[in-house]
Amino acid sequence: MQESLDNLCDRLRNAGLRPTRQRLSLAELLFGSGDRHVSAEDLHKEALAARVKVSLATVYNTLNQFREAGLLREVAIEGDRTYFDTNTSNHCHFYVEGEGRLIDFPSEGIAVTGLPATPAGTALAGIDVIVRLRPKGV
Amino acid sequence: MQESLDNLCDRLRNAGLRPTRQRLSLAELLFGSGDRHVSAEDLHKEALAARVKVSLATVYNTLNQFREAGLLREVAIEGDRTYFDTNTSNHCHFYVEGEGRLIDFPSEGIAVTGLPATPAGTALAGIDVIVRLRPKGV
DNA sequence: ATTTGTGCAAATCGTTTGCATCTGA
DNA sequence: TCAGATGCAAACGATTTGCACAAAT
Repeated sequence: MQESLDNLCDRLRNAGLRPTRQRLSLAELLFGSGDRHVSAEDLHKEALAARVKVSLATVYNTLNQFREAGLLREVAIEGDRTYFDTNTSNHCHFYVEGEGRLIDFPSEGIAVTGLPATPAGTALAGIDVIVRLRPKGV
Repeated sequence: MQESLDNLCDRLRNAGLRPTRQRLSLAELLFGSGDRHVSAEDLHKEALAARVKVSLATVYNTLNQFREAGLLREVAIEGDRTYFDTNTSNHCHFYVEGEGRLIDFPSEGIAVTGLPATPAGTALAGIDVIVRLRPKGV
């Protein structure tokens, strides 16, 4: 699902964000190669490795702006770091306890049944399924 | 599901934790009245309100010890605070985006189907379902 | 008596913010 | 030109930790 720079430009513009050098570079890293989930620090390291000059603060700001714009979603995982996911639709993660490791898995075929109605005054925004795993033999 | 002090004492002992005044009081608050989920600060305030003398640091330490002992579970929710749940079995939460509000709901009747096999070297520890909600009309 | 827990304050760490400088439209 | 972005460093808030004191076995 490779995206052209022009495409990314439009996506940013549609989100009301100026397509600056930094934002485009980060968007390219994020959306250039399939679904991914990253922490701010991950992305910052990646950007530096790709010779993109960005400060960590800008990475944080950009991730938050992308999230507000609906381009990213925060992953519901406990732990000290915040992870962002480029897949904004409902989906699922394996979470390896003790290691803090997070593994995507495709949500096709997953169904959750028997859910109660949403409380008054709220609308369904999405459903996350976290499959917690324990390393074997520990 | 009221528990006696003796019961709590035994639970702590079985977990390898000395039943100290503070731990017993916190355990009483946590397990004394059905399933609940609290943050460290919540519990600290509650303890103070109940005239239990504990420091916030001890509340943190105690919650972590309880978690390690399997008496509590950390709730998989994004956000700045960590929540602990006295219900250590699989279950579900409503999470109201924007408000950070967390609502338990009973997991009876909930089923998740179509899950892939667990990755090699890991065993299933549990499944969390987070139903994300958006305040209506926002 | 010895080992383990507690309180306090200082240290940590991820994340956010204020402000001066730069850049895209 | 000029609103909006960026970088840096300082600020922040939740959580952890080091150490002297207190309590449990």
